[in-house]
Formats: sequence, structure tokens, C-alpha cells
Amino acid sequence: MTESHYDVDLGETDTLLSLLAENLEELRLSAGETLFEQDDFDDRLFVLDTGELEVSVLAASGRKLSLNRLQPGSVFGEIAFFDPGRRTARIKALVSSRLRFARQAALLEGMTRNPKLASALLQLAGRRMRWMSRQLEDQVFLPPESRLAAKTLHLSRSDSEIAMSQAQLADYVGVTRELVSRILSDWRRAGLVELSRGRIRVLDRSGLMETRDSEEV
Amino acid sequence: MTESHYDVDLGETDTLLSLLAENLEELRLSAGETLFEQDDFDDRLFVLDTGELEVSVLAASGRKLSLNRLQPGSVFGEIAFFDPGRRTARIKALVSSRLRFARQAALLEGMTRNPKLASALLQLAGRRMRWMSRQLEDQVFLPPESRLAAKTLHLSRSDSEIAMSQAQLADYVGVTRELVSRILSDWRRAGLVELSRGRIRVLDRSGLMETRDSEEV
DNA sequence: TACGCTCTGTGATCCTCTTCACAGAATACC
DNA sequence: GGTATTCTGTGAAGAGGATCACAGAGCGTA
Repeated sequence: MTESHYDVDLGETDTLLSLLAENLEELRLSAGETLFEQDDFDDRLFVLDTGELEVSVLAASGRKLSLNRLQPGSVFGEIAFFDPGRRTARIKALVSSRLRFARQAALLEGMTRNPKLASALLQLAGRRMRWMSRQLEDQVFLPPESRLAAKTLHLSRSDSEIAMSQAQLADYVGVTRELVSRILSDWRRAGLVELSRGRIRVLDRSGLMETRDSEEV
Repeated sequence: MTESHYDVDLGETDTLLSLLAENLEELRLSAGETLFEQDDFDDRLFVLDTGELEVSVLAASGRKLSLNRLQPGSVFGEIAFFDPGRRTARIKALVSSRLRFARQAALLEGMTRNPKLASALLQLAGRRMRWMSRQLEDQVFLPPESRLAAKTLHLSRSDSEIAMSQAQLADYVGVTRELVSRILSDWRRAGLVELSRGRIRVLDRSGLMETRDSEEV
């Protein structure tokens, strides 16, 4: 199984961005600031220009599942934009970030003038659904070690070093901090990664891919 | 937590259907027939007119997760329609069924003529994403008994009797047949359901709702 | 430099679900 | 009607994570 099968590409948004451009307003977030909470009412569609954002969902119990880290160029917030209602996730700035956004009314109007915008948005929706579908499959079918391998590979796709505590990583995988620690220690002993406080350096990507694929339940 | 919070409504498709109507071709499936397999290439968008279909995803190991049973009026197949590529799930007819479908090219053309069609499709996408988001949350945050309660309530929403073996139900919840059997037996002893071979009759919906909500991890 | 906080590693125990096994009941089919 | 098949219920054993507990290491900061 190739890596691209796992990394659904949400980055080819140039066409979409140029189509959106005229409808966008600007916005800045400082590090740690929350853009919106799960269950907020808000129908804006966003584009991240600079910085990094975290997408997460929260259980009533307070438990948190981190879904993704958004990089510049990402378009997000489609669910409540396409189907007005509550937000299904929380978006929080990991660092100071600059974004732009469009309101629903503006875009509906833009779509009537330019049908290409509509089909670009539909394709965006299709890609996001593919990505969500894979998240669900992974969560159901992959054991914790494979999920951890998948997330580690994903998070290190642009840089072999991941700046994240093991506790944060555990929130991505949906397991306890202790289990992440044990698995990472095994990987360190196997020469797959190098560990230090708050950092994981990936040494052997293909080894991790094997780990990810070899243990399907 | 209300039940409607759980049952994302995908049924309000009258507007969409009337907009689609002119672009549709007909199709029939006999009981047990597969419309398409996961990973097939196919870019059609479907509407179910009569019958019942099962949506499921399969792991490489052969394990299966059932996602939904589609009822007449349901529109489905959006992912590969909006973002051409492989199917993310398998669709199989549970009984003899009649459906209609549109090809991507036909609809893109239809959208340029009628912008309302585009926004109806976007809303459909938004609703489907909401539904997927909830599936993922439930899978991660709810323990097996709560998930079973949620699925049982969902499957019995139009008829208090569910015609399904415990093994099939287990495929919906993502646990073993034995665990489903044990939980259902507990529920029977508590007066929540009535059990017979291949059937589950729900006696106490609010009791099941409590079960669903009371055990979040 | 000393103190305090956060992060990491790991043992021990508990708990839940899976796996395996099997028996009895219901249904389908000769 | 009798036999085979499928479904259900349940016990017993096993595995894999969660939880609890704690110690040491790294880092910020007073």
C-alpha cells in the first residue's frame, strides 16, 4: 500500500483559491487562540495562509481526539458552510496564523456567476469525505500500533522531525499516553525513530510503513 | 441529548430530486446483488426509489464494517461523484431494488444551467460529512454498549422491530457477535428489548437512549 | 544554581473484549 | 418428518489496553 493512498491530497486548491479570491476577508489568530468551538454556529469557509491550526473533536467527557494539523493552503470549515448549523470540530491556532474567509451568502452569489466555483467546491467536499472515510476505517480496522505509525508518517511528511509531546500524539491516535510511550520505545529499540523530549525524529519511513500495514485486525 | 442529534436527516431530498430528475437513468438490482465494490472506479450519483441497500466498508483482512441501510429516497454515491476516483464503500441490495442514477458529466452541465442544483448538492455533501463526523466520534468515544444502543435506535427508527441477526448487528457496531449477544441478553433481562431468532424488538426507546448516553468513555 | 513543572519510561494490576468451545433452538430443505 | 444449517446463549481462558503509581530526566525560571 502506497503512502499517497493514505495522504489524501487536500492541497491542490489553486483553482479554488483563485475562484474564491474576490470574496475573501482577512483574519488573524495569535498562538493558542481558538477560531471556533465544536457546536458553535458559524457558516464561514476558511483558507489558511500562514501558520498552523489544529482540528480536534471533543467528547462530552472532556476527552479529545485530534484529527489533523492544517498547513498553509488548506481550505477548511466546509461542513457548516455547506450545511449551515453547528461546527463539528474545534479549530485552534498552534502558532500565530493568518487566514481569509468567505461567508456563505457571498459564495452562493459567486457560484451563480461562475459555475466552475461550484464544481471546485464539490470536489473539495468529495476529497474531504474521502479523508473522513479513511479516518473512520483506520479507527475501526487498525490496531493502535498501526494507527500510531500512520499518524507518525502523516505528521512527518514534510519534515522528519515531529515537534509534539507523546501526550499530544496520543490524542491523535485515540489511546493513552503510556501506550504511545511503550510503542515509541519499541520503535527506538528497533531503530525506526529517535526520541527526545517533545520531539520524534523518523529514521526509517519504510519500516514504519510496514508496521502500519502489517497488523490489520 | 436528543435522538435527532444522532439521526442526521438525509431525507429532505425533494428539492434535489426534482432538480436531478431530468438527468436520471434507471437501474434495477435483485436481492443480494452488488451495485459496486469498494475501490471500483465509478462516478455515478444514485437515488434509491424502492428496496433497501446496505453500505459497508471492508478491511484487507476481510473484516467488514456496516455503515448504514439506505431507504427509499436516499441519495448516495457522492464521494466518487464529486471527486472522481475509487469508491470508498460497497453497496449491496438487501432486497430487490429500483434506483436511478446520474453521470457526472450530465450533472456538471445541469449545474451551469441551474445554480440551485449546485447548492442542493453542496448541502447534501455537508449533511453527509456531518453524518460521517458523528460516525467517527461515536466509534472513538463511545464504548460498545453505547454504540450498540445508538445503532439499535437508528435501525428501529421507523419500525420497532429490526430484522437482523446478531452477527449482522455486530458488523454495524464493530464488535464480535458474542459481545452483541451478551449485551442484548442483558437488555432483555432489563426489559429493554424482546429477542427472537433474527429479530430484535425494541420495547423501551428511552431506556436505550439512557444506555447510549450514560457510558461515554 | 536551585526549584518546580512537564515530559518520559516502565512496572503492576485491573478490566474489557476477543477467542474458543459447545449446546440447544429455530429454520430451511430434502 | 428428518437432517443439515444457521442462529443464539454462555462459560472459560487469553490478550491487549487502561489505569495507577512512581522515578528520573529535561527545561524554564526565580
